[in-house]
Amino acid sequence: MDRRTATIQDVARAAGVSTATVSRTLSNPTVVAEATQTAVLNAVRETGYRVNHLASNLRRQRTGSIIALVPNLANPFFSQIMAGISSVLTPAQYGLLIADTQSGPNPDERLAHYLRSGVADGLILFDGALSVTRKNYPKRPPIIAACEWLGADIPSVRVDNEKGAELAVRHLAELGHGAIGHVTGPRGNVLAKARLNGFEVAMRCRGLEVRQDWVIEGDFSMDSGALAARRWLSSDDRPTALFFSSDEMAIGFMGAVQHAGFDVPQDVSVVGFDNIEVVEHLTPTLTTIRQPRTEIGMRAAELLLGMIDAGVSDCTSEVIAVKLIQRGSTHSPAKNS
Amino acid sequence: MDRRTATIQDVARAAGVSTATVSRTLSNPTVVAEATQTAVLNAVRETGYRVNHLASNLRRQRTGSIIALVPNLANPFFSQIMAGISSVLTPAQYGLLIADTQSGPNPDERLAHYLRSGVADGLILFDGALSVTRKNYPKRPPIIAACEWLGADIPSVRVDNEKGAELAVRHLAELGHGAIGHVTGPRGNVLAKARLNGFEVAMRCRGLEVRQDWVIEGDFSMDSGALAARRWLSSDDRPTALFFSSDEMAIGFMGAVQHAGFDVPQDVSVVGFDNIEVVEHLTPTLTTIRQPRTEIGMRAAELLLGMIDAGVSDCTSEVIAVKLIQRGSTHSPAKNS
DNA sequence: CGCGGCCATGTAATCGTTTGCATGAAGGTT
DNA sequence: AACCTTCATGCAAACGATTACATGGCCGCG
Repeated sequence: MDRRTATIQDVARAAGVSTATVSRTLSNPTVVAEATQTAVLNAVRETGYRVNHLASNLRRQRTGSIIALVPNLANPFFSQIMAGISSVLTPAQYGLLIADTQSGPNPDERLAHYLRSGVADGLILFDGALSVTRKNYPKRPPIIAACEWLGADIPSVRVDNEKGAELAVRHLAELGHGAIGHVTGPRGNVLAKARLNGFEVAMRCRGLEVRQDWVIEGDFSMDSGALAARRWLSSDDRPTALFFSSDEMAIGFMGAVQHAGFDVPQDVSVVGFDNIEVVEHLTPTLTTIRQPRTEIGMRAAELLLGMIDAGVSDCTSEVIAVKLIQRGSTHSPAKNS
Repeated sequence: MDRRTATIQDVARAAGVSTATVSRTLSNPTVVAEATQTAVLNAVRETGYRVNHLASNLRRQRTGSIIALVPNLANPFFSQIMAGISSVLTPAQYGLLIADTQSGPNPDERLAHYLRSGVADGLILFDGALSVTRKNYPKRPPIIAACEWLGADIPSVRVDNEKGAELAVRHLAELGHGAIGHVTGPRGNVLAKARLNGFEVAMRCRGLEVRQDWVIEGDFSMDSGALAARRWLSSDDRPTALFFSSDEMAIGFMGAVQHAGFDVPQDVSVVGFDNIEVVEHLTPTLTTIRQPRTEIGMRAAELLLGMIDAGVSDCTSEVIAVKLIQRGSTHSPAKNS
């Protein structure tokens, strides 16, 4: 009798009631008499019964899990967001499935698969490159876009990227910089666009020139920051300050110019974006725009659960505030001369 | 008729066959006649049918997913391992569930829950602090311990930690260092123990003294590396080289001593452990022991799938080789004087 | 021609829950 | 006393797939 795991039938038999009563005791105790409840609970204990989520979910027409689609799982940027998501999902009895959209051959195909396969009750999307519109999937499960949003069609949680860029420019301008460059994220990425846009607007607001040769395309990675450094090093008409669309690029840049014998912030001021953990242990520490990643994850999960509970597939988007954290990588350009 | 998602019944009706034939066409095509197959496949296309994994798994008495228990999801160390796991699981049609063991109140309780609830077909365990033995859960699903293994009872995938420590000591000794310290991981952590042990053995092999006041307890985090730096700075009898049980601690240490005006490797040589991506963009770049994290994840997933397929709950453990990557943070102590 | 075997397919039981509906007892109202 | 509520519980039909077993047609061989 101990061969297999106990089913609700075993419990019913042990308690001398029907399976319906057992089920009710477990999921909606108010409707069953107190004496019966204790009998059932004792039987549950005796048999070591655990509900079979598969069967339960099949009957209830849900899956009990949320899937997060991440462009690149190896990117540590997401791990903290995942932690935020998990901290909301776990108490709500939802499982967290994760999938890498870039690992397979066709990301859009993968997304479509997840949307239609009904493998999850909801979806958190981190990859702005994918295309989801209401039209494509009229009866899709609730989706929320986190970080990289996809236009008005999909509700999203994101930080105020334009504002972040503006804070960076303001900070550098206040230090006295006029020759400010920008290293962007990958072309087509919405975050990158928003930050670039914020950068340009903020520059013009202050009457500063946006020089196209000082706007360098990167891809958020450290290596692309190092690449930008090579370009900076080989030029003889250099900006005195650079704003990077990610901390990782800023790190790559600083490393490369330092290895080439230059000093930050003596020779060039650097502002990053994200405030990843490592930046305060660098030399110099990195001035950056803080993105509260745990909070982003938590809010995304909360909004998604809200939609699932309400049975809707839409909700109002949310914009989370950013702030500038001043550290050692920025300095007045006066010292540069 | 488009109200709900199509079921196997709808396909059967459309193709003029029974559900059994549809099921067979999809999962075991060899047994069904070619003409019937094409009819079924057409019907599948017409109806837009997708198999309901819940129902399928319920019937087949499996869940189709693997759960990874991670001590702290926010730790980027794991994200690359997750990517490795995912790259193996996805083609094998398994989902990857992740759960944070530290976020809840009682980690051991959580583990027990996952083991018994049958929510996954297998489990990858990253938290060496949890206690799983065959006795506790005689009929548990296959488990594999990754990185932090749990004694002989559980099969594991891990790197050769002792060897890594030995490589670090050898490298420093060959540079001429005799006064070598070590910053460990958290007390009780098996990785930390193995590396400490490897460190001590390697030191003694070379006739070098292991000074207890030069063995500092850390917890793998950057902050604890910075803490170790404070201790190093306040002493006047300092080791000329330090081996850290994680790159993060090494980074925290380097940052703190640099901020205090010291130079690495001029004043102290530093060796880390892990080879996380950022270390080659630091100034100086960090000499470290490489752990192939994607590979660890992949092997763990492969071994687990192997056990599941074979229906066993045991397999031979695997030890993955490490190697030392020499960079700029280590130098002969001759220059120190 | 009859029989055995093979092949393709259908029938129906099964996986373990949840839940709409029916039932019957108890108690209250007229 | 007849009737209506209310309450606790049981019955049995789903949920949507898989698969052991049964069936019937066809072919080949003696």
